[in-house]
Amino acid sequence: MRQASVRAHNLALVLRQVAAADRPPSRADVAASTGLTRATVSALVDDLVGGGLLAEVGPAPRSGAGRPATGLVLHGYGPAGLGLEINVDYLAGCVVDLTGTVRHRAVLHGDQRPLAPDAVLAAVADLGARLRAEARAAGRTVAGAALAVPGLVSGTGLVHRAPNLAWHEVDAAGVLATGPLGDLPLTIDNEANLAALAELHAGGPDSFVYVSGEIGIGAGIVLHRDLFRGARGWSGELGHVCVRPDGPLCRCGALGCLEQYAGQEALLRDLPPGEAGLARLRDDAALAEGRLPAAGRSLGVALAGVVNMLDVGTVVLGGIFGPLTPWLAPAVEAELARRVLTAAWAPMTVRASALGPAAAAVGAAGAVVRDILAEPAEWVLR
Amino acid sequence: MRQASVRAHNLALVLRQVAAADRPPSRADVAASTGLTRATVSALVDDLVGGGLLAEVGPAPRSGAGRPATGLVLHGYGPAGLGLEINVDYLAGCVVDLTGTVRHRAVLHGDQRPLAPDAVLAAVADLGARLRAEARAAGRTVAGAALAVPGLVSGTGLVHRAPNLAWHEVDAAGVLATGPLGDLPLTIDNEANLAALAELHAGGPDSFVYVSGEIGIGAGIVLHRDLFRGARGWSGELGHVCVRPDGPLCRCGALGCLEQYAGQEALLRDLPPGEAGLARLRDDAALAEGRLPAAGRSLGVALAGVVNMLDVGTVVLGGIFGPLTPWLAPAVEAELARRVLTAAWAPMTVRASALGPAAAAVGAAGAVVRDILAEPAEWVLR
DNA sequence: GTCAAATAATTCAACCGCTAAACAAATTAA
DNA sequence: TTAATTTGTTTAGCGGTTGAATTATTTGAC
Repeated sequence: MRQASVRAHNLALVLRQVAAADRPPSRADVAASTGLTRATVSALVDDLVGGGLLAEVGPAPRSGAGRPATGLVLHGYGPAGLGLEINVDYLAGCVVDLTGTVRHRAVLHGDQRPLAPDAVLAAVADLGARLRAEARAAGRTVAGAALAVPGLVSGTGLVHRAPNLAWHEVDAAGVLATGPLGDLPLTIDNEANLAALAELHAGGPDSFVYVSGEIGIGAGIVLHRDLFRGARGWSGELGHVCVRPDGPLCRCGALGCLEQYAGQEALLRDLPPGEAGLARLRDDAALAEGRLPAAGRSLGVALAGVVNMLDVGTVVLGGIFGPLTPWLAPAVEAELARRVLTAAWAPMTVRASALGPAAAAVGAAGAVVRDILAEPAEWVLR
Repeated sequence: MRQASVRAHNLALVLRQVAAADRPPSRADVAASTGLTRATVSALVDDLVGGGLLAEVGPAPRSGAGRPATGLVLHGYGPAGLGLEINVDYLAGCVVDLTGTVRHRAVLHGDQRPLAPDAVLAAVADLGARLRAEARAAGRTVAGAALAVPGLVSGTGLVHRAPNLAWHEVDAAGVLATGPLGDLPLTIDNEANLAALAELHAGGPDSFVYVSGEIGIGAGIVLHRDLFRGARGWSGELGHVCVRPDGPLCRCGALGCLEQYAGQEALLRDLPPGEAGLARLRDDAALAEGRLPAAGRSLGVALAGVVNMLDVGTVVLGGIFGPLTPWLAPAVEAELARRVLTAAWAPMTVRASALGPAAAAVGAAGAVVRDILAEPAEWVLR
């Protein structure tokens, strides 16, 4: 470790303090809260302002004597993040600035399953390029992009499997590198992981499991404000946790997977598929009361196992589960209360996601800017 | 972050390099492998030798020209760690030096369930004090202690529950602070967690789930050579993961917990309890073949859920499961292969623990010395 | 209206830790 | 015996933080 890493660390520390403050802090405030001296903080802030990550704002009216402070805020026109999402029945994208505010967004509805992977990737790249142009026109520079995919992704941007898109070993990063976004640094991640990050940044608790109900069921796990990826990066396959060892055969080849009890197809059996069926379920109380509690119990059984192993105190229901939470949550909570060993003294919370549709796109864009905020040295000392 | 943390970081870095090397490295070797200069390494090594963490050994015979190097090794007579274990039918303890070698050990067999918690704690403290005296007589100073308990422990040393000991909110740290070990820094942890650490230090893979079969079933999760504790520190309750939602009633109040299918009581139904019954199971092939595969399948169902969520590639069977692995592993492997979504391209390994009995005591002692090695600055710059 | 007190931010000498290069020490090979 | 080689130490210099002094700007009291 060199001294330069001290600088890098402290740049990130100062930036974090400014981002976390509820009102624009002064250099002196930051010095007090970090333990660094005001001299050091001043030098660090100079670098961050020079690098376009922080901006100074007029002094907040303050009581008492003394020279008024100059407030520090994240720069609204600094580098921005582009988030993209490919899902079964829509494409989505958005641009987020350093403060986490969504500045531009777009959604393209339409079933992606009939299209070849390359065509879908070209369409989402086109969507991203349009949003990037919008951002540039508004004075913001997109510094990187992240893509959410409903499947298993390796760190190199290879989509091993996206079962519900019928994708198999698709080199998404390679395809996008040749398109209009080819010049941007790009990461590709699982849709549930990025939606969980969106939930975190939208004010979620420090640790939770985000359950993403789309065609399949995925989970994004956040522990201590950090995305948990497991040993090899393929964590969170909640939909294929076993609920009954001798249950119905799942598409994955196993018996009694959760997806067979609480997946979209199971919930909408004998109903029209997609949004139409979900609307029926939301609006017809008797119908919802008839089938959702059973799905909730299965969800609860699977989640209880997860919580017994991971010890996470909050479950967030997202995707199609979000609007159905009133019917699902009581059953989930009941199973958790009965089956989680620590439930007696560490109670569990089940709630609906705070996010609307295309949560993963927002999470993806947020992940880009969070990466810049976490390692400002690379951006500032370029 | 201050400059002193650079020093602390580099002290640990040098120490890690020496510990990881397969033969005593020279200062120049360490400089080459860390990227630090020889001058810096020399200064750091001087501190570490002065602090009693490193020792110089005679030069290894080497071919080629040049001044012979002085080899560096972890100091065999530096600070040592005391590990203690309370289990249902024995107490155990050991002293481990910085190199990880077990120098002294002791086991006291006997059912602890009839005794009050204070009596058990007094007995284990007594055992620890004897081992500490032995270590001192041999020229080693015990620098800290760790205690393994088969239950849920909070960071402050409070044992919330140890169901198989019938303990409930026992302030183990408080009791031990008044005994003969009261002057030692003490940590208390779950038995499966510490056994998993022992497995890791004994050469286990970087990421694995250690399944601890004792009276109950616990799990210690190691990810990237680090113990995974979950959100609040109570991870790994594998025994209460649900295998069948409508299965038999468990002691915990839930239905169909794994412990009902693969716990010691289930395995030894109609057999003598304890070691006698286990010996029967090991020696009577027909008996083992008759009931262990079914237990293995249940274990496999529960572990498949864990692996789908955590994405861990190796399962290590420990405790009573260790010697029974030949009968259990095939069933576990079959369920994992069928139920783990990534099994097709990321194959799973199931193996027996490399450790004998009282693994948790060894892991506890190892954890103490690993803590010293991980933060040598606190020890050296005292 | 002036001055003292208070708070914010900058400047500067000192210190700490690492680097690079020169140097000293100890061995092998010619 | 000497040159080559490698190890380890010494020394000057540099980056980064600290702490104290200094400058800047406001409020409040007389």
